Amino acid sequence: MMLRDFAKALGLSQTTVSRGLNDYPEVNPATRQRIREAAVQLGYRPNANARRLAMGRASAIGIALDLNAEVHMSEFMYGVGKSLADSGMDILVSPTETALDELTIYRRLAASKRVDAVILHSPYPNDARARLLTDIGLPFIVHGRAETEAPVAWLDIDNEGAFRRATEHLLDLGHKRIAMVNGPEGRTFAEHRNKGYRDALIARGLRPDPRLTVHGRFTDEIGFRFAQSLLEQKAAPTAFLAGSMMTSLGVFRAIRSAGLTLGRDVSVIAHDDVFPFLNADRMVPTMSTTRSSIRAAGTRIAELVMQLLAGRPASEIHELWPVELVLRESTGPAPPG
Amino acid sequence: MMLRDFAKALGLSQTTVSRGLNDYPEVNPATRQRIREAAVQLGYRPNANARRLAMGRASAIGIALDLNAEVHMSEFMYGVGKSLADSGMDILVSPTETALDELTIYRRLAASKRVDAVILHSPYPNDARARLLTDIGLPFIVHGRAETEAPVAWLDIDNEGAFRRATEHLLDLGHKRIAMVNGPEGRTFAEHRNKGYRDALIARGLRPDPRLTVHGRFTDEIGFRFAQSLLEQKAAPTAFLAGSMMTSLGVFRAIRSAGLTLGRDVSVIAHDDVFPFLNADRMVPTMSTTRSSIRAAGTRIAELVMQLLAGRPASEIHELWPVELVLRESTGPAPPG
DNA sequence: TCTGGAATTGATAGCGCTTTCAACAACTCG
DNA sequence: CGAGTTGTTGAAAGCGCTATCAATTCCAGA
Repeated sequence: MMLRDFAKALGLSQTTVSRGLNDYPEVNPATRQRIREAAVQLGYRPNANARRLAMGRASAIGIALDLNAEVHMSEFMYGVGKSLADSGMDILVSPTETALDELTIYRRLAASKRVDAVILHSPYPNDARARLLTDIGLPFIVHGRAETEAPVAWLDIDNEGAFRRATEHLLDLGHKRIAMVNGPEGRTFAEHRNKGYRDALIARGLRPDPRLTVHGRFTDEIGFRFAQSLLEQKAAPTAFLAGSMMTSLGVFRAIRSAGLTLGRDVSVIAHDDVFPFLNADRMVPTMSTTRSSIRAAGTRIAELVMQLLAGRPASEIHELWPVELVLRESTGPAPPG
Repeated sequence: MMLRDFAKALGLSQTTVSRGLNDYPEVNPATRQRIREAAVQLGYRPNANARRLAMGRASAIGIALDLNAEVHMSEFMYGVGKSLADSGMDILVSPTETALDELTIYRRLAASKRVDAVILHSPYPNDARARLLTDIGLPFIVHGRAETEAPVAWLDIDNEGAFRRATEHLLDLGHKRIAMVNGPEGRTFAEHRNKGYRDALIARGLRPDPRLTVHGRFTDEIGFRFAQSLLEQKAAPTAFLAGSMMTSLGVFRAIRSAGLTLGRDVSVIAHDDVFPFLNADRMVPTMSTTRSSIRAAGTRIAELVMQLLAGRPASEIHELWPVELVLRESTGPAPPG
């Protein structure tokens, strides 16, 4: 069933039917009603590709699926999809391994007009991908923050504030040696977290010890190894900040396997992106976290993309989301001594 | 730059250029060469939507992103994408919460011709989605197995064999009470695992104890709670099978928090889909697993989809992958007593 | 009763490709 | 040397929509 048949069945011209389905104001309300109902009745849906060609729009947004951030990406995409579903926009996913890959992908997507916009993730402060997208004129929005010449649309969470507060809280509890399992080095969000952490220490007259910080991917393993190596030293840290729930699980294990008790001998605050499969609130002991739903971010970013495509200037699209500090059982006063 | 301009720049007709780029045999090799080079040079790429309309193909395959299996899906999609990237096929992702959602999504995708085929995940033995897809004639391939009237293309791993062997191995080690944290009830793969587990027990004259099995989503939490409740009982199990690495982490924690030692007091074998962020081989102690890369499955399924679309009958597309049993430190002889 | 304008609806020309069908040049063979 | 091939290229007709511009109907106002 295509437009021609459908229009014929209704005794109307293709033009009127098309207008009826696309909310053109000039069509008679009664006619529109009739068209709407018939479409449902007969199961007519316009051919998406014909539509895209005629309108010169791809009706799709692109997301690069980074191998290094998969867990986060699927939850994020879920959020994006939820808000895009009704607008007829599709989500097009391309896998990447390296940032270089990603440049090629964006070039391809742009040249063949497969997407109207893309969402850029885990940017670097000076991001080559952002520069490319600006150059080739493919609209995009950054999940995170990048500093570019041209104005860029972005949505980010307050990583710096979150880690500053988390650090301050641990300091308030009397902890002096606080370690941090940060994310991949160089990414803006990791740098922001670093800053929050360091600033909090310095504000209390403590000098950040580089040996207490490690950068890396968000894996269980990295948390375990780092925590284990620190805990067996003389001046072991009494508290840890973890960049993700995954790394916190590793820290968790290291604490246990050192015969220590989480929340008493050692405190941990992890950043929680709110994954359905890893619930900080239901762990034992429950985990203190800095919390911000990555899915909610996806949902909002999808809305912002639509605004961007509707003509809202990128320079106006900036959102910095506050991050909650949720205190649970994994944090407690520093042990005496 | 579009075909018209590009052809003009080359002094050729659009026809010849199109043929040159699409591997038509009748075009002169020298001409093709020239076209190819110029395309790279001038950065010409055909408009994907015009192409799709003209060819009557969507050049995309659809994947429903199930909220309940996100972690697995992203890794799987990565595999799919890797093998689809060169063929010009896109991956279109739609989020779903329920199987009902999914039916609506497939109807939409089919009616508006957005995808040429879809990949169906975690099927039930008698799957409504598979029936719908057959009815509306949208080609699909099942990741897992569904029993339908019409022949269906599928790729599955040998869940039954994997869990049978894992159970047998634990029995060989002297374990008598073996618990299992299975996946969501009703799904084919969970049933297959159940069968493998039960058959192995029965073959040794042991009666499966329903209290030693739990079904549920693959979360850390479910593993922890179930293992914890069992371990504090009198006749506690001395071994666990876990349906995923996520649940095994929970079991892991429960064992530790009960003051027991993994691999000595209690053995664990987990199913490992080979996630980059959770490496069985680098855990401490290292984890014995039934292993099968879900990413590799994605890559292969993408190839099979292409074959299906090329006309290979669905009835011929069946692949059952063996699953490795990898023994590491988390398994050991049953403790005496 | 006639007219100008508002309210609706249609006919048709693209959107940028692919693909038939036709055309032409270059050979082969009797 | 002419007819039949083979090899290579073009012209033009869609693909199924949207959007421009023209046509029609219906009324209010003169």
